[in-house]
Amino acid sequence: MNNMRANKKDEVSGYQLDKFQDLIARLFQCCQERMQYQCERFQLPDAEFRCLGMFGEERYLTAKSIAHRMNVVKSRVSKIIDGLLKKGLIQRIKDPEDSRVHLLSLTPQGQKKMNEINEFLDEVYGEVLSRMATDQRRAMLTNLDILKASMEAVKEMMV
Amino acid sequence: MNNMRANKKDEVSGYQLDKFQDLIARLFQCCQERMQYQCERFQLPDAEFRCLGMFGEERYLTAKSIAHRMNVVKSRVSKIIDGLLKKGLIQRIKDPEDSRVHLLSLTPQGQKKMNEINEFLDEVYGEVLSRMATDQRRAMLTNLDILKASMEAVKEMMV
DNA sequence: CTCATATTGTTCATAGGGAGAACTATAACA
DNA sequence: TGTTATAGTTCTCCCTATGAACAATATGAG
Repeated sequence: MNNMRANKKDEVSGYQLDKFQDLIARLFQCCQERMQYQCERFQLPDAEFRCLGMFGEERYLTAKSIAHRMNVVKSRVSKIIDGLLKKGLIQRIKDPEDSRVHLLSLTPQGQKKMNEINEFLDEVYGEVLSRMATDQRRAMLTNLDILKASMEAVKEMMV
Repeated sequence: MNNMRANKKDEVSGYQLDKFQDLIARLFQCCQERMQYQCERFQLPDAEFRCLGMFGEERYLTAKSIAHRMNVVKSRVSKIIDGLLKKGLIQRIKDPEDSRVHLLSLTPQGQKKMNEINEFLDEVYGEVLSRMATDQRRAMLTNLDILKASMEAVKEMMV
């Protein structure tokens, strides 16, 4: 009797659903506001900011690879790169093996800016985490990981 | 010896910090992609979509109140409302008590669209939650709530 | 070697997102 | 009856993003 729907997934209460939607919306809001704050603080438009951040992972990037990583079209990347070049944060050299491609890398000034940014990010995220007790923090991260997995799985369904 | 820094908050390991930053970035990404998917699916620009959603909470809205809720300047709201009016999703009447203000409300068509949207949202969020066991889900929501509180507290510091 | 094809990147047109200033119309108060 | 405040609209400007057309270089087939 009790498990007439036992073959279905565990049931989600309406309360949980509402609560969850609200939580996600608020977290999303926080992230967006932090982005905006960052952009103002470091005097960079959002796209240039995100682009700059990718040079931490690899020394040289090309327009094509940036387009791929940022999930935007190449013409968009042209403009972003323009902005960063004009600000003196990245530099461009020709690829010696293929003169169609430009290799992009941080200038010393860009490197310095990235260090400042990373310092700021560590500070902000660290502050968030430090507001929880050690055990709490560990539990939260574990649960967040589970949530991430679940959301990414559902994301795949929405194409 | 061990607690030389006992007066400081519990320490956050570098590993936790990296992990956390990555998790947040990915969750944020998921939310953004879902937004984009929604907009395409319901044939609405993002801003109009978000605006429409606010009519669930109150029957009548004004440009001013929308500007406040959406955290956007009133000229922007004018354009958003224009779009929704043109699509026949909302309607406008003069406030009988103050002829400067326009009262905005959903048309039947707009109501129908909102129902579809809410159905979709419940489905998506429900799917995410249903991928966890009941206990897991409860724990995750609790932890998410704690995270939200922490992030909102830190947000206040960034003004 | 040369011509067709593919790839990298730029420019331009178009459209949405958002801020701010100038302006209109209506209220409200002195 | 004038100020002064408030609600909206319009205009200009900038950022984000796409797609199409176009340049220059690479590459592979004949």
